[in-house]
Amino acid sequence: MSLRDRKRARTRQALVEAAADLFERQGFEATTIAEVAAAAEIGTRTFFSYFPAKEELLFPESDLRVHAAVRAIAERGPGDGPAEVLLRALHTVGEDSDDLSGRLAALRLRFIREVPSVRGRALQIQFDAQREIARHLAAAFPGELDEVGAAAMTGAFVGAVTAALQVLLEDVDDPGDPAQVQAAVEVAVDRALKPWLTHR
Amino acid sequence: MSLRDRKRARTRQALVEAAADLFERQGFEATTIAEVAAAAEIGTRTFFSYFPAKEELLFPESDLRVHAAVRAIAERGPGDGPAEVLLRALHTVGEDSDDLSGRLAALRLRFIREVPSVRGRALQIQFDAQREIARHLAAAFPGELDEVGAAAMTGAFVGAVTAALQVLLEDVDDPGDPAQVQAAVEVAVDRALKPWLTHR
DNA sequence: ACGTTAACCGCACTCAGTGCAGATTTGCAA
DNA sequence: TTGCAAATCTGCACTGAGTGCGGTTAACGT
Repeated sequence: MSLRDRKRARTRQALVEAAADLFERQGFEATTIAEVAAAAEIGTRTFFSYFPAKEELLFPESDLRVHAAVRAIAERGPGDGPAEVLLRALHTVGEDSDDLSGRLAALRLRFIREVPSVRGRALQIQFDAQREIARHLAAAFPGELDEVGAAAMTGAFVGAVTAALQVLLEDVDDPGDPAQVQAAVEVAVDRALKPWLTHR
Repeated sequence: MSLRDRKRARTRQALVEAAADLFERQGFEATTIAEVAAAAEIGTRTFFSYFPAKEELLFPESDLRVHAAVRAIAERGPGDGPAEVLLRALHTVGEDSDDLSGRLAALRLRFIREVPSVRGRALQIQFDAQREIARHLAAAFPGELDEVGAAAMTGAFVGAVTAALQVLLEDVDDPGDPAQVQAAVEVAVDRALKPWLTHR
């Protein structure tokens, strides 16, 4: 890894951290890109060579989780069916916990509820991730699943969990509390996937 | 309905039609709000008292379809279970065919694929609609389904169909052809919901 | 006919995001 | 070490979305 790359990664990280600070303090819309750039000590114009839009500051490394899911599919056991593999793959998605990613996750959740453009971006990322996972799932079960079947199955799983989670999060009093959120996720997965687990 | 309201409705319609023309000719991003407003003979500033954002021009009356689905739930037969009701409700969603709504639907599909902000908005609208439908479904089966269960079920249906449809539409050569799109929708519904129909 | 209310619309403004061009830094090879 | 090419940084000028304000016009109820 060259000096250039390391420096670039450091600046990128600085941008995310600076943004997290400012977003926590002022909210998303009230924070301008110029402020974030200034806090990370780069020019406003340069910001756009790191992130294409303000929303992306809330979703750095969103592909990491997709990769984890893809890896989980690749490492399936010989006796696993599509549903089991998919279930384990989606389980890996909800797992990371730096300090920063914890803060970011809380902010993300907050702004997904408050700011339409953030919600839109989040849904798009989820949708794309879903598609990618379905592609690999289809590839992993060539005889059993085609592209359409894999997509439908993945969409059903993700759609069920997401919708259940949305309802559960409406009743959480403090969305900043990781424990409550974590609990809601588990309940959502459990409730959403019960039909598959009991009936097959 | 007062004169005021009629005039307002006419202006709104004129905006949608003007936008459809311009979007068809120039694309979404290359068309400015000022152009749309001028074509509908209102001031640029006034546009924003009809639509809060440019994307909304592609989704006028998005609540009509939700209402249709809600009505379908309300008009369920005595022997229907949640899955049947939901299935019929979702079926009503894909049904309308003015001249204008046909043109608009084609444009919508095109820009959902081309323009990120439009895709984001579309997903948001779908998500909200889904939530609303789930609410009514839960209310229709008080003993059988709670809010979370209804949301999960609706999310699974909609997620499965949407994901399948996405894959099918990737292979359509002319997305402007209503017949091909219609066919893809039917295949998507069929393939996505097969698990429910066969196993229960 | 008249006062009230809502719609219209121009003006000035903020901010996101882009294109361009010049300066600076880094990587690599002679 | 030196020199050159490529990538990066950054200011400047610009477009376009969207908002707040204030004055004007048009429709409504009485």
